[in-house]
Amino acid sequence: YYVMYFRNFDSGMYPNSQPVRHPAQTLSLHSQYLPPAYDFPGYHHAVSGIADPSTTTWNPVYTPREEYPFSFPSPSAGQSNYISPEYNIAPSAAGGGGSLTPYISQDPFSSRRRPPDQTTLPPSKIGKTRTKDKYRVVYTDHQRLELEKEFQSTRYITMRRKSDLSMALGLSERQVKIWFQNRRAKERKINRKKLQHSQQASTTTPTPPVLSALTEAHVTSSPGASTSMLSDIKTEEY
DNA sequence: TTGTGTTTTACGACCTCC
DNA sequence: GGAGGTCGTAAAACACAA
Repeated sequence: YYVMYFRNFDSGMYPNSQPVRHPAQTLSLHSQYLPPAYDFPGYHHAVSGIADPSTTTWNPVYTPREEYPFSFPSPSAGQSNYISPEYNIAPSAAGGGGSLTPYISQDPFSSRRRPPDQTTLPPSKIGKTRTKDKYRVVYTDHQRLELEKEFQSTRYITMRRKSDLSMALGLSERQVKIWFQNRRAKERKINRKKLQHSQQASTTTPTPPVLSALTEAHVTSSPGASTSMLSDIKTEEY
């Protein structure tokens, strides 16, 4: 676990305590949604902080980027967005989530996630611990559905659409961008598996099903796609 | 209930392009 | 130099068998 902690501490990841899925995230688009502040890549820059040995919390000073203009009303009047685990009762997205049921973070440092021992940290890591935050949030079914729809229309989202989508779904543009990156990676992984399967099948059957598997890789190229991306697409396509 | 495998967010490193 | 791409990976969330 510490490996990941180190990585994130370096950049001051998750300076604030955040719920896994904020209640508002489960609301429909028609409701007033205030995106959570968890996705605050201000930690990419201007991050500094001091560890409080008594609480092992991380008190960062950070500056949000423009890309993350959202704020989220803290339940404790600007102290922390963390809410105790007993409220973490909503169903997960994969488990039939998307309801209006409040879903609030469990204590990230309970049992599984503990702050590293400051005394065992390398000098560069001392003083950098994560506080009561979440490693990641779970998107609502609606958010996933809309992202998936967009992905089916184009593999590479335009800046305009990214902006629109982030506004509509209450996600940051960075989250939308990363979601598309991960989604493409997932598709490549699936296609690789298909290819492997078909290649295995071709060694046992006279007909070469490789092409059929590859043609299933429907790829929409993007104007912004780099050469490497195009080559990647090519290998998927043929 | 618990152990285990898979999927989903999110990131860092590195690369290309403009 | 910045934006955005892939790749590899961590860890939370989830699914499901035992």
